[in-house]
Amino acid sequence: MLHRRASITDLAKALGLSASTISRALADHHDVSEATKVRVRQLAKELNYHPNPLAAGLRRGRSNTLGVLVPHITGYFFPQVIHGIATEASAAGFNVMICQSNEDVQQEKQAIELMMGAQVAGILVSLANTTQDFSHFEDVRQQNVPLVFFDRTVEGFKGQNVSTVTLNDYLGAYQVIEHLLAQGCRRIAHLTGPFNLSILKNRHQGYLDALAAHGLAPDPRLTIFCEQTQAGGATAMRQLLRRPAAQRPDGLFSSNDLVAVGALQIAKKQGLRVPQDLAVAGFSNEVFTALTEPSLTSVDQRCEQMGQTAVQLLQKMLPTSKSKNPPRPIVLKPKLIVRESSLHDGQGGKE
Amino acid sequence: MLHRRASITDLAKALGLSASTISRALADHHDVSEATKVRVRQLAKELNYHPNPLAAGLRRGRSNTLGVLVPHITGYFFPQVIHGIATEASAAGFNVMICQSNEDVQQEKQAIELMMGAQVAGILVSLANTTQDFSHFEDVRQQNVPLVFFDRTVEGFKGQNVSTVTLNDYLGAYQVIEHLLAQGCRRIAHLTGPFNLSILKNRHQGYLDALAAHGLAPDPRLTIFCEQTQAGGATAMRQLLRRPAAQRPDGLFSSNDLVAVGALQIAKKQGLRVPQDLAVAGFSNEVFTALTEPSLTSVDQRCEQMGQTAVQLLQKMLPTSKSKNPPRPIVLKPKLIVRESSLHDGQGGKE
DNA sequence: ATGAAAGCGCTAACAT
DNA sequence: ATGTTAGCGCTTTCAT
Repeated sequence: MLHRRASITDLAKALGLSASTISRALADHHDVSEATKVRVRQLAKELNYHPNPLAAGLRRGRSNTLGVLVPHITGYFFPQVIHGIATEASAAGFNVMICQSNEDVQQEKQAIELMMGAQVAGILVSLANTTQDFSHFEDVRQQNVPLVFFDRTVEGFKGQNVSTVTLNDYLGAYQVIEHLLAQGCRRIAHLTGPFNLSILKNRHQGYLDALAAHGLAPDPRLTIFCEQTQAGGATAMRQLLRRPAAQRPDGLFSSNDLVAVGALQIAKKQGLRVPQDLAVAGFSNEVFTALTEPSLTSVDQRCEQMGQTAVQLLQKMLPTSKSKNPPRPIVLKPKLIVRESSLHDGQGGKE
Repeated sequence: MLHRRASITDLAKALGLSASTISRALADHHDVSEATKVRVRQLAKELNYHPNPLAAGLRRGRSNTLGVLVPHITGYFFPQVIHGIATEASAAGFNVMICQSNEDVQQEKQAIELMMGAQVAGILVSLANTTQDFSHFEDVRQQNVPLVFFDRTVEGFKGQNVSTVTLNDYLGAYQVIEHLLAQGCRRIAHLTGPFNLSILKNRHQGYLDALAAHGLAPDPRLTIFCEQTQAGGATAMRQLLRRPAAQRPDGLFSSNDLVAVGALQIAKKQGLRVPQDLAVAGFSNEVFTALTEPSLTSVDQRCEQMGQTAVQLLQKMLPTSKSKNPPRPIVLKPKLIVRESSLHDGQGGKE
C-alpha cells in the first residue's frame, strides 16, 4: 500500500501506458479505446485513485470550484441563499467553497485572495456593510473571473463578467404598507438603520411612495433610525410611545425582523394590543417570526431562488458559455407573508 | 499590464535574480541579503504579486487551509461553532473552507474528497446524522491529515491523528432535570428523537439518572419519541394532554428547542399556564428561545468554545507540533440558561 | 548570498 | 489510438 495517493503516473506505469492516455481515459475522451478505458477505470478503483485538483487547477488555470463570500452565516437569509447556491452548483458539477467576511472589508479582501488563489471558476459575493472601496475586486475583473453580487451590491462596479441578483426591496416595503393601510392603519411608523447599503434606503423609499400613492403625507417624525437589534427596536418603540397620543402610530413597519420583535415586546408590555392598537410587520421572514406572539407579518426574500439565480447568472458568464453580453441584472419579487401581528380580523397565518 | 497574475519568475526576470532567490526572499529566509529582500518586496507590491497557493500546495503536498464539514448551517449551533473555528484558525494563520453535507453521507464523502484534493492541513467534521460507514475517512487517516470530530462524533474511529470535542450532553440534561425538580416538578416528560446519534441518547440518560438520583422512578410513558420539529413537539404535547389528569406531566424537557416551542404553544392553547402548570425546558439555546412567550429555558452548548477548542486540538496534531500522542478527547461543560418557561417564582432571565 | 535543476500531478499541443 | 514533450508556479536540495 502506498503512503501517498496514487497518481496518474502510477496508473500509467502499472498498465504500461503513458500518462496522457490515462488522463484521456479518465476524462472519457473520445479517441481512447473502450477496452483501455475499462482497464484504466478498473485499476483506478483498485488503487483508490483520486485526481489531484490542485495539479489540474494549476495546469488549466481554473478549477471547478465556486467561491461564495457572505458577511456572516447567522440568521435565516444567508444560510438559505447558500443552500440555493449549493444545490444549483452541485447540479452543474461545481464544488462550493464558503467564506465569511464578518462584515469586515479587510477579511473580505483576504477571502477574495484565497478564492482567486484557489483558481475558482467564479465568485458569488454579498458585500460587507462597511465596504466602500472595491479595489479588491479589480483583480477579479481583470482576470475575467465571473463575479455575481447578490443582495448587497454596488452601483458603479460594472464589467463584462460582472452581474447582480437582488430583491426588489422597494416593492417589498410597498406591499407591506399597502397591506397595513388595507387593515385600516393611518399613521404608520418605519424603523430603519443606516443607509450605506441601498437595501434599507430602498425599503424606506417604498414606504414613502406607498403612503403618498394613497394620499397620505408621510410624517418624517415617524421614521426612526435605530440599531438593528432587538434592543434597538425596543428603544425606538419606547420613544414612539412617549409622544402625545395623537402623534403615536397605529401601524409599524420595521426593515428588520429582530427590531420588529423588540418593538412588539415593548408595545405589549405597555398595554397595547397587537394588532388592534398597533399592527406590526417586519422584513426577512426569519424563522422566529412564526414563533412570536402574535406571530409576525414579514417579507420573504426568496433566499433559495436568489442563490439559484446567482449560480445561473454565473454560468452564463463562464468562458464555455456562448452568450456574449453580460447578463442583465436580475431583480426578484418579494413575497408578503401575513401573520397575526398585522391582521385586524381573522386569525392570520395564511399567506 | 499583464493579463495573468504576476508569477515568481516575472519578479525574477525583472530583478535579474533567480526564482529560488525570490522564493526565499518572500519567505524571509535568513540567508538572503536584506537589500535583496527589500527590492523583491517592493517589486512584488508594484506588480501586485500574489503567491499561487495551488502551486505551493502541489509542491509542498500541504496547504494552509483548514476544511470544515458540517451537516448544515441553519439554526444557531453550527454557525456559532464555525465562527469560533474561523476566529481561532485566522489567528493561527489558517484559511478556512466550509462545506455542508446536508445530512447526506454521499455529500459528506464528496466534501471530504474535495478537501483532501485541496490538500487541507486538517479537517474538522460534525457528522451527518445518517453516517454509519466511515470508509471515507480512511483516506484521511492513512495520509495522516489531522482530523477532529466535533459535537457529532463516532465511537470506534480512533487514530494517531484523530481527536474529538463534544459537549457533555448527559450533564446538560442532568442539570435541566435538577432545575425542574427544584422548581417542584414531580412528573417530568422528555421529548426526544432517534438515538443514532449519541447526543440524544446521552441526554436521555442524563434525564433518567437525575430523576433516579432524586428518588423518582422514571415513568417510561413520559419519554416520547417525536419528529425533531415544531410540529413534532405539538403532536407529542397533544398526545400527553389526552391522558388522564394523573398521568400528565408537570414538567417537560425537550432535547430540541424547536420541539419545545411546538409543545409550549399547544400547552398554552389548551389552557395550561407555563410555567405554573407545566414547566418547560429545551436544549441548544437557539436565538428564538429569548423571543417566545414565555421565554424558554435552555442549555447553551458552548458553540464558540467548541470551535476554538477544535482548532487547538487540530494544531496539536500538525506535523510541526512537538506533541507526540494524539490529544485526549475534550468534553465541554454545558451551561443551563434559566428563563421564564421554567421559573415558578421570579421573572426568569437570569442565568 | 545566490543559482541551477528537478519535480509535485496534471493537461494539451503536437507528433506518430 | 497512443506517446512525447513541455509547462502551469512554486519549493528545495545541492551546488558554487
